Amino acid sequence: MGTAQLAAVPEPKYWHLRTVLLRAITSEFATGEVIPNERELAARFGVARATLRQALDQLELEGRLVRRRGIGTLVAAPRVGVPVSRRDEGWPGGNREQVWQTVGCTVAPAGERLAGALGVPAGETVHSVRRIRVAQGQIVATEALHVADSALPALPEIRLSGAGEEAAEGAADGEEQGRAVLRRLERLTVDGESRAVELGVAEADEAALLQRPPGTPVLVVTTQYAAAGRLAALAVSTYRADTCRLTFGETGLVEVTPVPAAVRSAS
Amino acid sequence: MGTAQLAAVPEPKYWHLRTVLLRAITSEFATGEVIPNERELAARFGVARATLRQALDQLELEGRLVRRRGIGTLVAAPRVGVPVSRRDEGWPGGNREQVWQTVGCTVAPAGERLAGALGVPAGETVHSVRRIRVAQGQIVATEALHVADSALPALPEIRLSGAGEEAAEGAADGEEQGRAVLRRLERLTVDGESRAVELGVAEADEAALLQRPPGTPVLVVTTQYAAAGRLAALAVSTYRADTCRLTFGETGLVEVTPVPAAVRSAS
DNA sequence: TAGTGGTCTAGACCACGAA
DNA sequence: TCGTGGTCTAGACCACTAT
Repeated sequence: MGTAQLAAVPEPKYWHLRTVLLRAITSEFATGEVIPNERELAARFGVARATLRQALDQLELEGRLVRRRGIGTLVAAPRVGVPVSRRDEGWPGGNREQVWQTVGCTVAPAGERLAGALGVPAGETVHSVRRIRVAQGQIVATEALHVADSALPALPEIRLSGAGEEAAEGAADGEEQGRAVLRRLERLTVDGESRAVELGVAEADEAALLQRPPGTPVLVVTTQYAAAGRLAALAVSTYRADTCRLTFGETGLVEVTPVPAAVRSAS
Repeated sequence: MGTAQLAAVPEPKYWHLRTVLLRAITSEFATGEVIPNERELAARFGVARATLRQALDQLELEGRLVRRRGIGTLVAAPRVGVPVSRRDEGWPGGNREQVWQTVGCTVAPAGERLAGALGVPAGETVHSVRRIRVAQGQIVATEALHVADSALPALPEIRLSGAGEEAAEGAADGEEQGRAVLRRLERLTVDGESRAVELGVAEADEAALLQRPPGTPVLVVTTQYAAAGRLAALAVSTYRADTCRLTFGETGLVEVTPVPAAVRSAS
């Protein structure tokens, strides 16, 4: 019925919008700049706000936009390159620099899945150290490092479980406990590590640590550390997918420029 | 006005729905099974269809559900572990097994970004080999492998650019051309490789190769191959984020069970 | 208080796949 | 032809931030 459009548009509106907006924000806006609000953009393009938001959702997933409630929508900074490897992560060998900060530790009998993953019988005591990773002033990742108690070497002299005499400082109890686990862990020589990366979403607790709403897309890095011929520890790290670009350093590679992350569209 | 609810619900409806649905599909449905359609689920939970869809969107992003237009929504199979490394990928050293299949090749002067990433002056001739990766009968990734012509060693005797005498077979021309580039590439000894992983979305062409709609979330793996003291090649691989779990094999690690991918929630 | 993004609604029509 | 998910609309109200 009338309104003969320019042939068929095989492309959904929101996808076309995304392309137009992407071109606009890369050419006409600077990093950190606020783009027009959703209601105005929707009106300007003659679409419903929901459709406009669908386009913005895509760009946010791609890490090109950041939306802040009460503030507006900003052009995102390029993703931060985050080194992921034993050497860079800082275990073992000590938390070189301050890449990982221990924020807590729980000790509990292993559930079935966790026990299976650690290669210990279900119910065995497992230490779970909570850490956060800071890069360029931002929290970019949170991690749960699981170690079976039986895999943990004892410390030479110091008391292992001195239940707070000096807790008057107000320091979170789990923190020191976590650091103690890490100190014991450092006495192991790591034979190798195996790693996996996949896409996930942040649950409530992780989301809170990452200062993001629940459902935020994250890159889940699962690392298995082997020592003394057995699996010594299992680390599950969740990196903010919007701001992080995980880099894996390797064998003596002549120094190469980090890829600008935009080469994809340069076929 | 009336309808005094049970205190405040700090959680959005769609997020609560996601949790409920996740529990339901993991306990009451088998892999590949079709769950009730969106209109019925929305009615059952007393929400608008858009809200219900928001919950399904989350679960699809997590790889727990697969939606097929005209069919329904299915419970997804666990993610496939896909080895990502020089040894497993099959270059160099020959396309071991059939992990990567060459589907095309273009030769063109490098754009600015691509030239910069390859470390050659803009405008230099660059070969871009298109490949797809198949795992368990499914296309899981597509790749563009860029090599500067100047970095490519010549083959010993065979003609380099024989323009089709036997093209009568109907084979796509770019295919053989791509394989030729790979053969030449194999003559290089790789000194090292550097890798990065980040989240992206599939553009139109990639989406088509992956048999998915545009905007599909993908894991973008950027690999720099160094040979003879310089950057030899740049590979940009995009893996389906919904079905793939990238694994990085490493130094002689005692065989460990692959982590069941559900340990995250087992704190 | 005003303005922003976040959530939610109730409907409509379309594109695709199967029968 | 019918049922499915995919897209889109026009509106409403809420939560948060700045002033």
